Amino acid sequence: MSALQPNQEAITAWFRTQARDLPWRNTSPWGVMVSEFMLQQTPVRRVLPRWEAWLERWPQPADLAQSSLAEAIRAWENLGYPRRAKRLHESATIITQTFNGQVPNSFAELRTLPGVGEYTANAILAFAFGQRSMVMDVNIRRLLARAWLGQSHQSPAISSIERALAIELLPLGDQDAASWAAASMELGALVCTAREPLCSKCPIVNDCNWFSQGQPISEIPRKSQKRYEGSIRQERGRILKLLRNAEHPVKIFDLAELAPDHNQFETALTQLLREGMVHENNIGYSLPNS
DNA sequence: AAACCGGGGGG
DNA sequence: CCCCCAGGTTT
Repeated sequence: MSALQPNQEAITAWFRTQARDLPWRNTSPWGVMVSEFMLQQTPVRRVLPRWEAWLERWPQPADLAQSSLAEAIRAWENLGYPRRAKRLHESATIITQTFNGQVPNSFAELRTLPGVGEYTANAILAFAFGQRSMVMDVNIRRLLARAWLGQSHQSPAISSIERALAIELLPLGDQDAASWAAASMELGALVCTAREPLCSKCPIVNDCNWFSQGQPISEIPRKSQKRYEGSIRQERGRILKLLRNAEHPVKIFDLAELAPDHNQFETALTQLLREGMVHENNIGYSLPNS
């Protein structure tokens, strides 16, 4: 049995008529960068209003760099993973101080920014600068695994086979490659969804190796899902106790003493900000080693 | 490469 | 309760 070869042109043609009108598809490099930070592990629908507000308030990296971290965390609202707000704020500062206020347009420079990994760097290159780059998000992985490889699930890490396939499918021209990234991602997000894919609406249903084999279900790799609510409650208690017992208004939280675990501290602090139990004038805090 | 991190919403 | 979301960082 020879494997089917899904038609990439059918996907880009589908994209031209069915793509969502997302605001970060026609914006500045900074707008793209903000969207990519917000979209890390967060659905498009929930990002949209916060992205609009963020770009209106901080149209350029230097604008965000001039605001406090506390304001950035507050504007993040309930997007989740508040560490991303901190990383975005730090990145804006680095861009302002080191890159003349402009989002860098090379992979190596982008990777120096906190919160920019392989995916985000390539996504910024493709979507902000129209460069040919291998963009592999969860949607594209799923589409390639199903349609090209006939597999229902992927291993936790990107395999060499997936990587080679993604590179092989990348069109040669810069703009064509960037368009392919957007189109394949959109098809994965709207049609080739994780649960209940809409195969009847798929432009490559007849070329899909997974569909043609009857959508076989392979073993699902389970990711550990540990919970740390208890630790977060503990951090909340420490923060509130410090505020309550302070003889003077607390201006600096020294994380080195207050919070051995930065992530849980940030989570707890974000909760308290949202609940109005901590006010931004009181939360300038310093970080050790960063 | 594998382990760790651990927000929020939908089904 | 389990699963998913346009991942990143650390070891």
